[in-house]
Amino acid sequence: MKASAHAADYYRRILSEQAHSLKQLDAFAKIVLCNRGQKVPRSESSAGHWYCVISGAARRCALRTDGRRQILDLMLPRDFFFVRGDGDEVTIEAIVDETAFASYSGEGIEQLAERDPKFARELRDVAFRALGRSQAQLMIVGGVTALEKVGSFLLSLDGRSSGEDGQVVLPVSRYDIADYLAVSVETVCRSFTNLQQRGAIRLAGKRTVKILNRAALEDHIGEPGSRGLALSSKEGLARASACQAGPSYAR
Amino acid sequence: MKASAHAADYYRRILSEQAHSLKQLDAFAKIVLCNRGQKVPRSESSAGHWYCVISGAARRCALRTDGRRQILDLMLPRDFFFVRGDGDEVTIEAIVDETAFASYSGEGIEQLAERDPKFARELRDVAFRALGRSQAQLMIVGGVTALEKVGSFLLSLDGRSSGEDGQVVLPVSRYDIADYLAVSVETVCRSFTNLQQRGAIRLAGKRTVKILNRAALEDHIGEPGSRGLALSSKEGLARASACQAGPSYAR
DNA sequence: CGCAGCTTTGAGTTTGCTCAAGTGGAGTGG
DNA sequence: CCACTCCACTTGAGCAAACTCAAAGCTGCG
Repeated sequence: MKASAHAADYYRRILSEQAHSLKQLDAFAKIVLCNRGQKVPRSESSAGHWYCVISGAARRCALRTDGRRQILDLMLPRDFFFVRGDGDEVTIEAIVDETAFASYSGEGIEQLAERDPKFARELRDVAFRALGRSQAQLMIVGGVTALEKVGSFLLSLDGRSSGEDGQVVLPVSRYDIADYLAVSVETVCRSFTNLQQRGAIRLAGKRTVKILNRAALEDHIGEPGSRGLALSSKEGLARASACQAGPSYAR
Repeated sequence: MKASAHAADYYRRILSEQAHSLKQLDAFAKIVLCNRGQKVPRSESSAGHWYCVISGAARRCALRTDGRRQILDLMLPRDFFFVRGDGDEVTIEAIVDETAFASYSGEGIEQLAERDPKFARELRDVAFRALGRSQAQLMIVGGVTALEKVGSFLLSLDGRSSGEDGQVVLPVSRYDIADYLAVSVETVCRSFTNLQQRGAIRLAGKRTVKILNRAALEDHIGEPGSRGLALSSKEGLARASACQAGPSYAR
């Protein structure tokens, strides 16, 4: 699919109207369009490449030794991400058709950051936000039951997507959710069904979820008593409270 | 435990001899000592606080809604980490006695980054390294079997620790490993035992592991055929290869 | 229509979790 | 010095959850 100049202008205007982090880059942005499944090309230069999602969605994928795919990050509109130039084992792929990126060369970014400390600071913030996404995902993936993982995944999407609250439009397939949460597709399906049966969500179409009962999603899901407190956390809390004295400062 | 000026000087010298990322900060470093389980105090200022581990080890902990603990990051000597000032739901705790940190105020860091673009760049690199740690952990936690998780955890520790290759000294308890990998303690234990029986590792003392067979740890662990390729990955690969055309550039 | 991909459901097996008990070492106090 | 305690670690038994394999809807498109 060719990106017409018309489409480029269209997405450039959307970009300029978005309140993203690095507004002063808008003028330097190259618009890149990708269809579903297309890889965003890896940067040729060692300085890497920066992107901002304008519309659509993208995933950062890694391949495990056993052939399984792990989705390391899910990028939604206004999210920035960085692609290293050197051999990185990951690929970036568009998730939906006509996903639009704003693309910035690593060199350009570096030069601007060199000259403009304020911009450098914002760039740092962008990196922190990526770190925040990653640690949030770690919390989700670390969930005990699949119900818990899917539930918190939905909540995180609800928080990130710009649409109205409680109405989540999934930009991703069940397979993507499975590889994001590190569970099997069937388990994802069953979790959706189960959550609907419990009245926590309502599936309005395969890719649209209405959140009916937030508490049912965030609380330790399942009957009370099913899979109670783990020994590790009990121990962890005990250890933590056993050492209440603060650290010692020196000098 | 009080940090004597003597101890502070001792760790300050170690810091100055370490080839960490932000050498020019050494002069501004405050030395903080923590014993096992002690929390590193959260920053009072909104600019947050930066730390570098000089010796020992530390963990970034979050508490789940169900009371379970998730370790979001494991910081070893020469690792930098950032603690936000505003209400962050996480705590930083020392893992071993007499863990020494170099501490830098967020304001100081920001000011230096403002004046010195080269430093700002290194600071950015530090943030990227933290992001890399987080995504590496995501790969480990996303592993299918517990054997796989423990195996890749050991390999990652081996790669990060400065000691001789193949000889990993665990700075953490089994409980910490459990909460890092999001599995139960018992499972961690059984995995160690199992790996030893397979000849992949040798336990020389409870906290020292000799890696005997690297391939057995990194390959999809278990008998061939046990838990084969997941449908999701097969599909993922099919989808990926089905869209080989590159993205379209515009303008 | 019929294919292809995504989604859902079912059946059987395996893993990992929970509960429970027991080992071993370090530190304490008699 | 030894008994005792505490804590980290280990092992066993039973069960529930998730995985694999299999098959059947559903949807959109050529």
